[in-house]
Amino acid sequence: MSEVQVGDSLLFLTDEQLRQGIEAMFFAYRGFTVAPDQILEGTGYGRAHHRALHFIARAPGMNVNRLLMILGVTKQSLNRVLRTLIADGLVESRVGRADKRERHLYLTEEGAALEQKLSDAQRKWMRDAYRKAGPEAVAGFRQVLEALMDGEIRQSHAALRENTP
Amino acid sequence: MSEVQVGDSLLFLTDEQLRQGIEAMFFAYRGFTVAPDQILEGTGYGRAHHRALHFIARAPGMNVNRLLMILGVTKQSLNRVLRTLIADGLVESRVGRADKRERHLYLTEEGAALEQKLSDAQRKWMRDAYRKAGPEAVAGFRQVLEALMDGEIRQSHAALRENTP
DNA sequence: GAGAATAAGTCAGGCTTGTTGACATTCCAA
DNA sequence: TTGGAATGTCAACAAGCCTGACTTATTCTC
Repeated sequence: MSEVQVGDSLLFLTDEQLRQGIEAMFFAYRGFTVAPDQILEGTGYGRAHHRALHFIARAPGMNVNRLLMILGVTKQSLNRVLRTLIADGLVESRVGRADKRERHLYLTEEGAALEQKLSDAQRKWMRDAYRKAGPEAVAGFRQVLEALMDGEIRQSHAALRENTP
Repeated sequence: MSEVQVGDSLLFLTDEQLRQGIEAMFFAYRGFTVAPDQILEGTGYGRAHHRALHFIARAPGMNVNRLLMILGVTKQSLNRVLRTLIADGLVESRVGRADKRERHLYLTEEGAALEQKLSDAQRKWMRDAYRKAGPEAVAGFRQVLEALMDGEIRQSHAALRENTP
């Protein structure tokens, strides 16, 4: 497996190296989604549901609009997903106290259980990769990923880190 | 690999670190597809077409079956994409000389032009990220991506590297 | 040479995820 | 208080992928 030669500061920017990086990203992302997809298979849910559960778990009480921005989809698309999750009792939607237009989202016990299961599987995958690659590689990995996010997306990401209720 | 302090070597495997890695991967992949998607907008083509063009450009003369394995989709799905690309004159399908059952795929000039345009945009994106992160980070990035690919996917990836016509 | 296996293409039907458009409710500021 | 903005919902439709069943042409095997 052709690794980028650290010593050579030019080689890592050749078109060929870039192309390999692009392809690696494509394949890795595919591998990345295998485990959760398998768990969801047959449940009637898909990746969209997984993503919603993930971010609601990450920031409970988040309103729909914020989740919308993070996920980068239209509200109609998200709404369909939320509707089924709410109907199935995985997510609870509470009317905002300060602003009654807002709906704040929480996982129910059942929702939290599924999210945990999905999260565990994906983390295991990630952990194995991190173990193989080692701490220094992981640091580099994170650096490049951060750089790969464009301004808007980075904002979503940053917004998530702040623990705003 | 290299010696890092014990404290750090554990920290990079915490659930929180893993979760951040997972989210970074999600956001980065989204940023990653923005540029090509914008180019394709309004052309009637989508990511599926982009992927097909990419890999045909990468390994001209590839037959349908191999492309199928690389992309990891069903032949019906790929066929719809190829049909339009061929009908529009972006891809050429030639009957195999050794085995006449096979169809070998090539980009036409027009197809190569579009692929180049898409590829340039995506490479630019990648190059900027690589520049920001630096060669060592890129090396780590690649190592983790390799580890993230599961067996099957890595095979697709490896098969692609061999320049088998 | 006959029959099984392989490569590719097709048709039908379904699912998930995304989109646009229209609409109800709530808040806020002029 | 009224009009505009924000928040969320519902309906209809498209893209893209999937499975299953089938056809055609060619190659391999006995």
